Amino acid sequence: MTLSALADPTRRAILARLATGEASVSELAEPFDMSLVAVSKHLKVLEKAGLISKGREAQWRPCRLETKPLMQVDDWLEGYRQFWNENLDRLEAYAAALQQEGGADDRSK
Amino acid sequence: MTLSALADPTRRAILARLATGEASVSELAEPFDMSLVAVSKHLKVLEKAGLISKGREAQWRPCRLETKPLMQVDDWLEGYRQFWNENLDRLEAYAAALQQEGGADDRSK
DNA sequence: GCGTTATTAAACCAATAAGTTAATTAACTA
DNA sequence: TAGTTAATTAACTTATTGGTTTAATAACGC
Repeated sequence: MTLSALADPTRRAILARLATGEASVSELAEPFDMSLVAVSKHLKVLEKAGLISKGREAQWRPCRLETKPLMQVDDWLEGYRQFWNENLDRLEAYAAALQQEGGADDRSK
Repeated sequence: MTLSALADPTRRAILARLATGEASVSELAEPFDMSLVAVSKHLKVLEKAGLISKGREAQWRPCRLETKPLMQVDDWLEGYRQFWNENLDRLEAYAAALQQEGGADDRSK
């Protein structure tokens, strides 16, 4: 569910904003060219995904970033990091091999 | 676009499979309880997102994992890694403080 | 209590997503 | 050439998403 919550650019922008500190719903909505209601819905999606939590302070609902789901995404990526490091290694090896050849064996069309 | 491609569990399973090596469309479809056509569509989504590439070998289209978009997700997460490390630091500091207090100043209800 | 401010709920709409079946394309095999 | 296998395209259905507007809830300031 985390990934689908993160799939929307508005929601990612909201998270980026919240990384700089708490903010109320209307504060969060301000930069966007859409209704407050729409933003409120985005916040609900983020909340259900556990990516934010809402407090209550009088009539405001200060939102703050929750990092657990992001850490889980990070964990999920771990399995692939190994994979792309392998690829980088291959690239490096290839570059090194080219270097050594000195372009002597260029069989480009 | 990467994140929305990653939002679907079938597609993530496909990527996981491809992390173990190339596979044809039908091979990729085999474990799923859905039509080959459906899987083919998932593959197209993954391809458009640059998460896989397809070769051609006779009547097969061997698919392989492409890591660039995943690395970009990793980069995107970087901004938040700092954030959750801060939080962990705070937690540690808090735990240390509790330790030092020895529970002497417990003002829980 | 009354109006204002902050937020959510309800009802609705258009676009997209995820699946289906049937038809098409393309390359192998005999 | 005919038949088989691998994959894609087309047309369609249903559910979900992202937005809207209007109404409701709740806490504040007077």
